[in-house]
Amino acid sequence: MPELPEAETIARGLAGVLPGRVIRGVTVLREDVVSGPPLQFGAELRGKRFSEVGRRGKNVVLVLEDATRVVVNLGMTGRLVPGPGPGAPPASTHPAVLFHLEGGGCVAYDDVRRFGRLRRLSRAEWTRWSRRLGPEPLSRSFTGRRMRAILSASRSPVRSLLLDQHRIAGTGNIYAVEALWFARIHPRTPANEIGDVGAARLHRALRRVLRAAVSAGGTTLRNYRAPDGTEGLFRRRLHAYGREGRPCLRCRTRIERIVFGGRSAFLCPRCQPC
DNA sequence: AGTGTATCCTGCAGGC
DNA sequence: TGCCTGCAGGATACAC
Repeated sequence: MPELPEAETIARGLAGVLPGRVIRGVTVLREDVVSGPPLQFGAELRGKRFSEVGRRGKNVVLVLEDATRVVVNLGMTGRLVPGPGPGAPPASTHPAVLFHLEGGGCVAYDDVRRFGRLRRLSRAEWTRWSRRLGPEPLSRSFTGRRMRAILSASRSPVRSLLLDQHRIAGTGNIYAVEALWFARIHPRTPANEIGDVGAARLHRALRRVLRAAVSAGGTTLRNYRAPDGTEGLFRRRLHAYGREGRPCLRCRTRIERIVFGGRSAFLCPRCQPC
């Protein structure tokens, strides 16, 4: 998906638009992107007012005044695009759900591949749902010690561990690959063999990469756009992801692509030995 | 516990 | 131009 930096950018964009607005009605154009009966989804939201917009891991969280939430998992191609008219905003190419707002305008959930999911959660459901996710890597409480503890508890390849939202929330393939390049750790390294020094490097690298990507407004490879339509600029700053065959920016060795866990990883065989 | 595979979808790029 | 294959930011279920 959209990973943490993209979800953060979307949440920030909507935070300037949605709070205070009331949902006049909901149109579910693609039933497979909402969890539960589509009519019920709309009925439960009608007449409610947005209070804030946040993020948890890779999910955009629309908070309503009664403390219920719409949790938006963007899948691979999900977007949230605000627009003026009563129909889908012009920026929306594959509208799946429309939130019509009182006083005019709407917000569209748009998703080409429809891997995304929207779910409405009560306060209690939200608490339970959020507890199942791992810690926020950019939070103050995510310390080097915490990272070390998470790594030492698993012998799965570190790239797989970084993608597991139940252990650390928000990291996807791009930023996992980038962080491992900065930390000079091979993506296949068993997590519990990384050691204290490596764990400290990875902790710093992950936070550094995620922070920089948030500042750049995320990474646009194809579909991703901020709510205002702008592209994320972090693509230009990628050091390993998608750079197969091109020179390592540290040592000029050719970047390699390997596949495991069903997904590509990119690494410098010299900087990131097995 | 971990890993590999398939599945949900559409679009795009590259090879022929 | 068209057809085919492979690939894609994610998550889950299943068998082994």
